[in-house]
Amino acid sequence: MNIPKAYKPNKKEKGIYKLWEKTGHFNPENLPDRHEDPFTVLMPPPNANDPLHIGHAVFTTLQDIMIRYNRMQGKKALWLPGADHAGFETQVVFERKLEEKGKTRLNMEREEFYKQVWDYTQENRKVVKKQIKKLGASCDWSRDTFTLDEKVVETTYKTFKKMADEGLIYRRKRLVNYCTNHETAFSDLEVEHVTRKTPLYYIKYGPFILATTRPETKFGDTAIAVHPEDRKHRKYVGKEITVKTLLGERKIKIIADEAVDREFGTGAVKVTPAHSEVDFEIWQRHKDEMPEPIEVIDKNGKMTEAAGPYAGMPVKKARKKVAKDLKKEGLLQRTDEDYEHNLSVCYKCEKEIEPLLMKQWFIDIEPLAKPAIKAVKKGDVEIIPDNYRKVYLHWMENIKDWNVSRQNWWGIEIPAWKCTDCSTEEDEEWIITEGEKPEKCPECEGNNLEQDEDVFDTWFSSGQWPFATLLSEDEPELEKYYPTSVMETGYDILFFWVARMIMMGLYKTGKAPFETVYLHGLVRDKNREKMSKSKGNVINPIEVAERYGTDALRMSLTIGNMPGKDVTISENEIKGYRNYVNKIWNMFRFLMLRCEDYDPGSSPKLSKKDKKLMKEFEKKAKEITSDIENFEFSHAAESLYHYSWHRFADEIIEESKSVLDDEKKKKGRQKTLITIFAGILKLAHPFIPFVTEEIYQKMPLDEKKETLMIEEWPV
RNA sequence: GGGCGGUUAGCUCAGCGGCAGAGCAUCUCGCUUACAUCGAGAGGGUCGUGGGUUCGAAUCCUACACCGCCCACCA
Repeated sequence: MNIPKAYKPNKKEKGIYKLWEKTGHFNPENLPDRHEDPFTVLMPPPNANDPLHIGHAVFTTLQDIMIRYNRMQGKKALWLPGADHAGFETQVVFERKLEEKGKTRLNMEREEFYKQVWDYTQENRKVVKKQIKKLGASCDWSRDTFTLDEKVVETTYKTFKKMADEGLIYRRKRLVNYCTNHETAFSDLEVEHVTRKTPLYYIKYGPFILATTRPETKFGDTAIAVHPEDRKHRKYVGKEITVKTLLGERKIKIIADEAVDREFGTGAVKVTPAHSEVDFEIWQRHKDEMPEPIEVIDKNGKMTEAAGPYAGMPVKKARKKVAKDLKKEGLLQRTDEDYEHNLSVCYKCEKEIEPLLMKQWFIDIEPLAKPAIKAVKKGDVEIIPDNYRKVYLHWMENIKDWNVSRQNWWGIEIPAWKCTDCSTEEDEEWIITEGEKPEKCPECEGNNLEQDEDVFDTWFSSGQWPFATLLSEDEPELEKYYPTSVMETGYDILFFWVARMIMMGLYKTGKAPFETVYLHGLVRDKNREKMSKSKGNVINPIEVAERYGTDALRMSLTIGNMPGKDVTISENEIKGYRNYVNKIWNMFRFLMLRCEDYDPGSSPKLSKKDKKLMKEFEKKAKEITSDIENFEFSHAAESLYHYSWHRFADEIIEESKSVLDDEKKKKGRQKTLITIFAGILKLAHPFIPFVTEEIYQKMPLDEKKETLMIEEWPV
């Protein structure tokens, strides 16, 4: 056998992946009989709007380790891949591309836009699929699912309908987080809080001085609020006073509410229910004392007619102008220029979120959250690392109703139709279906029905991924593979995705969608900095895999990667693991050179020393196995690395050189070395599948399977 | 404002009651017929700070400092 001195991963990997695919063993149904109990992992579907980044390589590696390990352990291992249409995210990416071409969505028909984005995502899917293969993922491509596949969309409709029927869906005018730049509402999760310096204005309101950062909203003030126990202001509570404003004199009532901080400003605040979350809640509590909210800002971020002469002005401009005019009128007492406060901004563009009163679809979330809390508390769902349990529970226990409608074009349309015959502004008549257009309005029999233009929050449908992909009620797949075994994903989407999947899985199937949640961290560079294109510190996983081999990349993403913690990676490190892979290759080379006369079927007598070496290996194998079972992949890989290199190669092989020269002891030692090395290959296969498979195919072994991939785990 | 995590060798991190560890980097020597993508060896740490528990603390408790993250309706 002519074995080259250096292993060239790039020449081999494609062929090895093809071999695996050819055997059909990625599909658990095609595995040999010994594979019985299912082990299921759903791949978090990568967004179909961009090629993979290093973060995708992290989860591909970890999940493939679990899948390959469990497959070798005799499980019916199913790893179901997919791609995410990623609603809003993709729309933003695509619109940016349009912009580069000097185009905009606003000059396009919605249908045409949708079609173009569809084509765009399908092209990207191909790229992503190729890349996932490059990373060695042993997933079942026959089940590859797109989040806009019929079964997913249908499931989404059905769930929404079920929720509506059970009274969990409501459409109401409520204060929502609105981004005037992206022209859509968001859930609370898509809002980020940043600390920024803004001027704090002290405005005179009759006898009061009110501190505010947003003087432009004063036209929407419907009350002045003070703390109920504030002696200073007590005499005014419940009274109506006449104050001078920029729009002339007006009457305003003073109310008392606990939410007011007595220490802030002068202890009295203006209440603007249409444009502030706290104020909206105050209004909810004092509805009979206060007039209806006055909206002074519109969806374009401009002042409304209610703002009198300021109408049409963008918010920021209006703010300055109002402040200036207040000063002119002597209504501004003073200004703190450097006031620091927390601002809500759009997570995508960082523009200030405008709280606006809008009619949106909400889910009454508490009935869903309660079982989801119980499932984790009871241990039906285990979260790794453990400390994220608390994080999850805290969020779940303080959860708020979920706004699931988005004013986007790319996504699953909400299956709700409004009857324009019998709907009024206050009282709308909506018909929710499982996707089909209703024939007529059940209320007035009219057939002028208009579908809601909004689409679902993408997380509403992806929250149903576990049962939507394995669906459905009429297919046995769900029975067999649901609940899934492990949900492996980043801690950054614990609330967005994991929490929603638990809630919706329990709601729809009565069972939590997975037994274990394993959370990995973000990938950072050597200086612990987040990777970003603008910083130029991005490591492209595919490029690196081509240069140093996928196995090397996978090792570097495994060792040092602890659950819940960010992982650092550098090219130098990858190079180090490239060396390791080559080292494994050369162990193989050595064995082949020194065991040319080895007969795999023979059972020579083993010396005491040989037996000791075998025992030592078994002990190591047990340790590594238990590490994997405990989700300690870093430990497992490190310990394997250390044993195979510094024990097996540096000591055992070195010591064996003289033994192999001894005709009497030779046969036994050959058997020992080859047996241990075959064991190392098996243990290493989940981590570095390519090189181990390549060697396995060439190894002279007594009993050999079609591939190492379906070999039996050594312990 | 609430919560979580971290602080151990130059760097990245293990260890979490019993002699301070790994990888990478550095230095010295060696192209020995598996591998120079290698081998043999070396240097390098008051384990953030103060107090406590203990026969014994990097490890447990407590206070503090600094760094990072998450959540939150201080206008």
